[in-house]
Amino acid sequence: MTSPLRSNTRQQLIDVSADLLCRRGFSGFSYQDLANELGIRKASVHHHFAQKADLGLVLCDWTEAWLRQGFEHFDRHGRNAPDKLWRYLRAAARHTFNEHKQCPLSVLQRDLPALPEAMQQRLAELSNVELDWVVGVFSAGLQQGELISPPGADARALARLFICSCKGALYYARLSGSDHFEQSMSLLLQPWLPAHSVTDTFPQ
Amino acid sequence: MTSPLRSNTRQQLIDVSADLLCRRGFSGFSYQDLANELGIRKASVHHHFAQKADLGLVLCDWTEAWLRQGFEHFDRHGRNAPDKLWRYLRAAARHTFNEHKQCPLSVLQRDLPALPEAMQQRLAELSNVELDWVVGVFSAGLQQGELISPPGADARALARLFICSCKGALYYARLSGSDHFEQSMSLLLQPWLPAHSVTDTFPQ
DNA sequence: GTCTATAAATGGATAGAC
DNA sequence: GTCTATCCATTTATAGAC
Repeated sequence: MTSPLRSNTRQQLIDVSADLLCRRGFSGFSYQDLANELGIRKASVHHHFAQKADLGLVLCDWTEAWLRQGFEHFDRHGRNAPDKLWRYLRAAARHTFNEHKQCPLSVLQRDLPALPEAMQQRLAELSNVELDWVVGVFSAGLQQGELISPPGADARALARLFICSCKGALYYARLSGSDHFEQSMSLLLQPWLPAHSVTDTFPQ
Repeated sequence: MTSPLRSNTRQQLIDVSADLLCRRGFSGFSYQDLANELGIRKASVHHHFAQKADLGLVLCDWTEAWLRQGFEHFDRHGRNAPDKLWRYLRAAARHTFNEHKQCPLSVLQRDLPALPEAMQQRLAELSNVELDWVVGVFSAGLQQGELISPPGADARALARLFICSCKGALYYARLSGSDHFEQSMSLLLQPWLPAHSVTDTFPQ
């Protein structure tokens, strides 16, 4: 019968495919890869996820949980807005340079045009989960005076630049190295930090 | 006999595949696509480029020429450093939003891990062509006082942040729209521009 | 240079037995 | 839930005729 955990194999398939998603992208792994990893046959993978798009939607859910868990962690431990942003950046750097993975959301965003329609729609929601969190951090930070805004810019515009620069720097770092990532992000944030708190290093 | 132009078909293959590269990436088109486009057969494509990696290397050459041509144009028409950077950004925006293409270099950098070894090495050289030009613009601009540097930053660091933020913003714009690209880039450059020249719009 | 024909591999997917 | 067997489509690539 169907176990209350919806079977161990199903969960293992999600875990393995989430890992491969972060390493190779959604079209970068096949049912054959999953089958090999678990020591079963392709047909058995189809039993759990009839179409690859079905698996893809579950991976979107997995990604949303992964994101929310990270943001909760940064909120709980970050002392102020800049600290929360540094934690976000350090987590991204660790994930990329130590574990040789990419953020699953960035991977899905990168593969966007090649994804099944249903996943593309889901991805728009996921992107907003990330954007909303960063906007919230900037809003609070500006209000508290922990961040300063250039003339004419609002929290949402700052958040968007922060996010896309971070993603761009991470993928450019595959060419130019991890210390350049830290340097770029410090340089990006510097104009928005109060003068007394500016450091030219990547806070650990 | 082999014509002095190395045959018209060969050149057409390069043109078509360069276009497809910018739209779909290197693994996003097949020899079948090229054959269909030219009204010939797959085997005839193989006659001109035995392996796809052979075509890939020629596309790297094409990309280098495309880059250098753009940079020469910006150098010839740009009045000063900020103007050259704006021209670079406007060209990228036009290419992306009007022609629905991506910069071939960015595409290759994005596909990096999936590329044949020989292309990966060539790509490192190509990336430096771009970086060196942007570094040159920043160096000259800082020296002329057309750009101002935050404490502790040099031309190379500024150039790297500029490049990767631009690439990140372009790919994020598929989700958030083209006006956000302009806003993000204005916001990025603002702290480096002398106070009198700051505009909060994307100069046309 | 171009063609037909074919190979060899891979990826997604289904039918039906156990 | 897992298996074998099979199908269909695609992609890269080669042999050899014209």
